[in-house]
Amino acid sequence: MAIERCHELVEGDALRRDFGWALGVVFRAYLKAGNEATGTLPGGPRGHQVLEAATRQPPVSQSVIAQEIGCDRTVMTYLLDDLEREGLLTRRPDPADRRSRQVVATDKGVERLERLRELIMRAQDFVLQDLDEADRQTLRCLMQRSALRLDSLDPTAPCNVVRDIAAADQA
Amino acid sequence: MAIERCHELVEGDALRRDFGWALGVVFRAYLKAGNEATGTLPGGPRGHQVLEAATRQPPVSQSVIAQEIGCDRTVMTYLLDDLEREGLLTRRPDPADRRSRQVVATDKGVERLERLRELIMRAQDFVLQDLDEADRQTLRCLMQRSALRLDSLDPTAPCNVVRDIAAADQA
DNA sequence: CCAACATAGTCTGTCCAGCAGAACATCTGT
DNA sequence: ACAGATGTTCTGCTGGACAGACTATGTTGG
Repeated sequence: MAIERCHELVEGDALRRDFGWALGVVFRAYLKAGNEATGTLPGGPRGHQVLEAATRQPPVSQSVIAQEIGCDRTVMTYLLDDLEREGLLTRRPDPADRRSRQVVATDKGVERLERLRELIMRAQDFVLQDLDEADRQTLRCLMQRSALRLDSLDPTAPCNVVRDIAAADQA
Repeated sequence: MAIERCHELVEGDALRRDFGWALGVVFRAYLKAGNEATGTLPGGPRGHQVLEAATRQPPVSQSVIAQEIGCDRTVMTYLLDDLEREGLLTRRPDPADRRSRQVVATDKGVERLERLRELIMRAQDFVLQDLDEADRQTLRCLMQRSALRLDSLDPTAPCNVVRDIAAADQA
């Protein structure tokens, strides 16, 4: 029960103190555990996220889902093909804009999703296995806040991380 | 100054409450900002991590670096080719095991690394822009703890996330 | 109304990276 | 000495990101 939060990085060398390194390790572990957890689901953890998006009301279009889960629209085409072939969701024309297709989970998809959530939860617990429940909650919340903020930014705009420093980066 | 920690996810739909979703959004934002920040560095943020690993004492082998930063050993081959061609590091045979090559940063590589750290820091601040400094520290620390734990696991072993539930996953 | 432009989805091709497998050099244990 | 394990490199294969083209449809300005 580590009630007090830890606020500094102590262990390890320069690499292990890098936030980007930690992010990569945790992300890859999530992909690995998520792929185990989702089993035969087309797209693995990504397929799960599509299925979550397909339960939204009102229904959302393919391009909205692609943007939300951060994948390319050309990949979304065949990912939805696979999920539709399994009968987990359907594409139907948006009555208000016939260019667009609404992605809607079928009953079978919703049922599968309920079982998937349990399995995905286990994958996430695997990733956060070194934290107690309070720390997991804190981490989940801080990550969600960061993600919500980033999600609201224009995905086509540059991050402008370099700015004035860029000029000094000649070598 | 959000002194009190937040412990529950409140905003958004099912997708936005998913930890895997948040992880993906933050990771992709880090890659995007990191690629901007590292500019012409071969491998982008990944090249930076290799360079960090190349400053370790005692020197480490290619396969150790590949395992630490989570990339394939075959990719490491040409990634090191690129970094070596830029004169940022060298490969030299390990005197204790001539199969193995020690990866060592050159003076030029160390100098480049010092400028890179500043830029990478900015990329990380971009990713965590919605958090104040205390929350960033907390998040960095919790991620590092999770990553250190995952890093110590056998990378070839399955996560065993499914176990008994697997049998019930027929559909 | 119509022409110009924008947008949603699909398809093609390219590039990068993960993965499997093989080849080769070298090390280790018997 | 010999068999097996390990480190590096190379060759295919595959999945996904990205750019570009194309079609169908929607939107806007003349």
